[in-house]
Amino acid sequence: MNKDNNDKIVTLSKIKVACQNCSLHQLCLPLGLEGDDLDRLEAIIKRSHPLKKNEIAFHQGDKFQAVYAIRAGSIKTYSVADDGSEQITGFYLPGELVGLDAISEDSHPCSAKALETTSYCEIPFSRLESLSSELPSLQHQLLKIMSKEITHDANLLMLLGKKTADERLASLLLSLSSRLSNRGFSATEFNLSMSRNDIASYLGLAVETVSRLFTRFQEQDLIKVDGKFVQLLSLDNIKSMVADCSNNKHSSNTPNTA
Amino acid sequence: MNKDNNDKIVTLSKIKVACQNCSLHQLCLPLGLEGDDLDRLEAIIKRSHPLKKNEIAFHQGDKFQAVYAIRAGSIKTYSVADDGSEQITGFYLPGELVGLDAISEDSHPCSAKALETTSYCEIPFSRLESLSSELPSLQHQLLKIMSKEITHDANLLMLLGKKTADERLASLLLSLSSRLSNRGFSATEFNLSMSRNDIASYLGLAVETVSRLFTRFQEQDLIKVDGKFVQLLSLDNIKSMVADCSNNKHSSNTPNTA
DNA sequence: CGACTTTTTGATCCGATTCAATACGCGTGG
DNA sequence: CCACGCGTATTGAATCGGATCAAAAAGTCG
Repeated sequence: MNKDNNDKIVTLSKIKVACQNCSLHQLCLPLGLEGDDLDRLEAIIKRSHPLKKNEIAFHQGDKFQAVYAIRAGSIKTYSVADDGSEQITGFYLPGELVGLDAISEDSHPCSAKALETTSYCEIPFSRLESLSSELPSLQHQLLKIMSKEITHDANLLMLLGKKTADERLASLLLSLSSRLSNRGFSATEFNLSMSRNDIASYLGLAVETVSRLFTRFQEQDLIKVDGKFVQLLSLDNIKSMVADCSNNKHSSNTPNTA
Repeated sequence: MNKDNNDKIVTLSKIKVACQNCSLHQLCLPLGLEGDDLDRLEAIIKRSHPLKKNEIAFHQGDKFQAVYAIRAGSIKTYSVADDGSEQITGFYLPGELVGLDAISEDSHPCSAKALETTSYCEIPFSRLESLSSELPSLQHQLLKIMSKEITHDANLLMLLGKKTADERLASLLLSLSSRLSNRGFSATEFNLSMSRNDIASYLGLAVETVSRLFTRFQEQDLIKVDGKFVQLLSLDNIKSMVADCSNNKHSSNTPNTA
């Protein structure tokens, strides 16, 4: 377990400083781990070559081997229907973990493709799992990340279920903004690494609608767009669009709150 | 940790046979656990009084203490917006685990209310977590359940994002059908414990639309409805409604699959 | 039985899709 | 360097699905 994958795994001495020096180390898995524990986590991580744009990290249906922590760049996950159309299921940014949805079936329910040049850490799941048994804080962190993904999905559900096109795009922009700013990037200007088509698929809208929305948001001085580069001119106004969302479009349910 | 909650926990001798005799025991958490391990899991579980219809298991915002395994009945989870309207986030059936989304924030992001008389097991999370560290198969099972929830949400996302009203209702019916049949109930006829309003909220539709759909499905001989009781007359036809879903409404994305 | 809630049915309206066409961006090769 | 072609993005006009408004019908429960 040392010699046979020397070509893929960096040697231990090199690894030693990797996670600790990684700008993500407090955002990524190791949160709460220290010294020795961190070393042990690092020891199981493979650092592969960066993916170039449009390269695939894993395919839908692939056996589940590892989860992927993004260090730089971004990835989209999508599943392909019988007819060949892609349904985007998520965008993943630096510091985020891709592939956790594969645990239940032991195979990936979606494919993951790089939206730009993307470097990542590959974490063999079986080892992560056994290490988690030994390190309660790691186990907790893992459960927490998964739980967060559930919450995130639930929010998105709400979003797609009953929000207008405006609210959907606003939500996406805010989500990207807050996730990027958590990682130390600007909260108000960034590049959209995904295409309009990807955004449309993700938000459950037609491409034309997305395009019109960008235009209109700009007219309303909410944002400034130049191709893939966007600036959020008024975070507050954008937030208020989303906040006002659930305000009566769908009548209240069973108001008999016991 | 024995005396102080004697009132809530049944005594050990009574517990002893509970999970093992429970019809859910292979569907619920203990999957893969045996003998001694199962005893240890059972020992941490509280069996509370059944909830009556409209009673609450936990409120949105409550500190996260436990997850809830449904033994009989059903529960809906929902979050309430500022304006007081309920957004249904899920329906939970026997054998399913409610509350896992609370891990990340350490508080419940939604409330859980009984849709009918519902009995359940309350599993203190901190103990479940520490027990998981000791029992790798339990840890795996837990991760698996969470992963499944992520996958489920992702599917639903797809559903709400871009499916027609027909497809949404068909999906819900099929989901209920397969989940119920997994638990040994009929796959083709069952009672909807939730109101049309709940269904509408969950599916992101107006109540009127849901009502019309039931009517139309019946006209098309897909189902037979009598109030809350439904019979699925042709599972195949209903399935085909959903299968044909992604067939071109939204154009394919970035077809350059590297 | 009568008040109230839930469900159904009907008519109208609006947002988002669809269809269609044009403009932009970008890499390739002449 | 510019012309060409192809994918991506934008813009316009017409259509349609589902929401909304309104009201009747069917359950539910004290």
